[in-house]
Amino acid sequence: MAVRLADVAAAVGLSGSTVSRALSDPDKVNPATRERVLKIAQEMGYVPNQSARSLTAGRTDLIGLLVPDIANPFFPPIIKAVQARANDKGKTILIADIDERPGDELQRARLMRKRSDGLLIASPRTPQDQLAELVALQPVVFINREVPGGTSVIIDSADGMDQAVDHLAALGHRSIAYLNGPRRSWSNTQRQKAIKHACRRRSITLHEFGPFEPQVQSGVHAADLVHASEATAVIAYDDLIALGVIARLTERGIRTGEDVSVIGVDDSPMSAMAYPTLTTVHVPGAEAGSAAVDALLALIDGAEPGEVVNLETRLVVRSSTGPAPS
Amino acid sequence: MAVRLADVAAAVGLSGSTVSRALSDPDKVNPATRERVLKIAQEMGYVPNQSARSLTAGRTDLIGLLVPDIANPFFPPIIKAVQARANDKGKTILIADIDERPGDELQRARLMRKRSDGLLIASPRTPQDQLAELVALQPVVFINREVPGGTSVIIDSADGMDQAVDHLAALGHRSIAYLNGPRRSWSNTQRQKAIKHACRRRSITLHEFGPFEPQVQSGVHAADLVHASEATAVIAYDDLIALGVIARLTERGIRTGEDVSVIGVDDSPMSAMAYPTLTTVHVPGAEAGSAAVDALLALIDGAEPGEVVNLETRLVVRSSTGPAPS
DNA sequence: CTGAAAGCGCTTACAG
DNA sequence: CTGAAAGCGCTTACAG
Repeated sequence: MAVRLADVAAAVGLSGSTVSRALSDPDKVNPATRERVLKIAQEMGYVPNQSARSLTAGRTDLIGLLVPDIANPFFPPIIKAVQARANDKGKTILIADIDERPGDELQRARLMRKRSDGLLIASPRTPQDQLAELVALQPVVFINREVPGGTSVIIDSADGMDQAVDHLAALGHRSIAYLNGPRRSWSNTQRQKAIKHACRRRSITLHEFGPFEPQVQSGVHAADLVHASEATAVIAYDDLIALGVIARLTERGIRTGEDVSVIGVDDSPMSAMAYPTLTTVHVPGAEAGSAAVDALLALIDGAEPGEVVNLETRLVVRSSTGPAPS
Repeated sequence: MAVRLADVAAAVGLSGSTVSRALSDPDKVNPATRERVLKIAQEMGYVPNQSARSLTAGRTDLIGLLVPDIANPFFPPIIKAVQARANDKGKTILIADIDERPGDELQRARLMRKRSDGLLIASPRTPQDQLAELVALQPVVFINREVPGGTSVIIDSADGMDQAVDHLAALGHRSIAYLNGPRRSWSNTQRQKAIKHACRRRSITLHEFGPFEPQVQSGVHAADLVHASEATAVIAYDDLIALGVIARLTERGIRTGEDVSVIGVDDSPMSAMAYPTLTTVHVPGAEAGSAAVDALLALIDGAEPGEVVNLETRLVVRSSTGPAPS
């Protein structure tokens, strides 16, 4: 097999204890000794066995990350940021894709938990009544959902939604539509509430449609409903739905940004490359990912669960919104 | 701490050996005994310590996956498929994002290798002269690049490119442009070669532009170059570049699919939601991911390195291509 | 600063 | 079919 600690010890003519210390706790060893050990270990191509190290140290330096669907463009930026932050901290990421099957989430979380020092669960889909079992898998940090008793990094839609309504109001829109996301989505509840509030405050008429699945196809469907209503602007649950709306309007010869204004949520890469480019609420997925890693490491180090990190959203204005038609 | 094997053994009144066997090698134990052990282990909430198991078993049941950039839409389908396949086989995925820094790839690969039973490296960016060091990290499977001496799952662009040129030829195009991807990209070399060959065979004039980075912005730039040439159709290195071309053409009032035909490569989700929808060469990323996991498991089980799995591509015709303008 | 020894929690020949 | 014992490769009090 590979070179072991004992092989290095024999080669240097020291005990395993000293070699171990030279490698993992350099301050406890004579500098000269340390140099020799390091040099020879290097020459021999010594690589510590992680399983043995984990067994004695009681930790794996592994972090589990669960996401509902890697292919959903909302998640890659989160995954990427989590990975980067964890790497900086000397941790490695285990990844699990739930493939949008809420029933699998808890079981996959249990499996991941026993291989890692803690869990990051992005947009958990587990129903309310089983949430406690997820929280019990401490240390755990939830991303994009506030979970009772659990540590969460959430993204506050209120600000962004408020800005979106404000933007439309300034453009003269008096009647707008909101396309709801999935019924059980925590984010949708937040967004719906914020938008209702914002419209009421400005005496804007709000028409609601949905629930819709977060897919382009849903937007294609929704576009016709919206166009049949009196709304001159539409805010969609997410960019995918918004892009579907635009595609369908364009197909029907209705000009987005002139005849109808459209706003999405997520600021996913596609929103900048659509035609016309999509006005959307920027959701800081990457920041959420980094913050979640930090919160998890704090938990692993003994912090009390329950902290809620709240990130803000903001409107990014592009070409899909314009003055209300007169 | 948690319940250990010894605790379960004490509770059942059996030796640790028997409990161990009942759990991991049920056939070697009396059925009745097995039942008792399983029942009690379950009741006590016993979960085997993976580090200890790995240390004795000599394997981690972990597979490392390296990707150049999780946020690049080409990779999520691969990651998703790898994860799904690995999960089916009882393996868990460690993920690393190289963030498009070729120089980091080898080092990250080494780190991942010592935590896992084997490596999957998607679209390796490591330069030719260091490739051997990557191959030395056996068991390793490369996805989307053929590496001397290594096991690879590659995607053969030739077929798809041939179909693309065929499609354009049938539409009456006699002069087409190819937008090259990054200079050192293995895929680009393959695609360029295939397209040259296909054009020569049909006596079609080929204009080459680039190299370009695989980004929308590159396409925006390229669009003007193409339009200034005599080409009536353009094949881009990937969908991102193709989408940039379309966006710019639309902006300039040039109708895609009528004045100019555009073809991408990847068949990424965006290609179906662009306007007009993008004709593109479907690249079977998910199939590649599954095949790579299978190849890696075979290597881990002792197969000889060097196998090359070749997957085919095919053209998906949408609305961005049409008859050549007369 | 260094070494001998025990221990982390499992698995696996080897006996019986 | 079951048990005692050794061992996987490290780390860490405990002595010196």
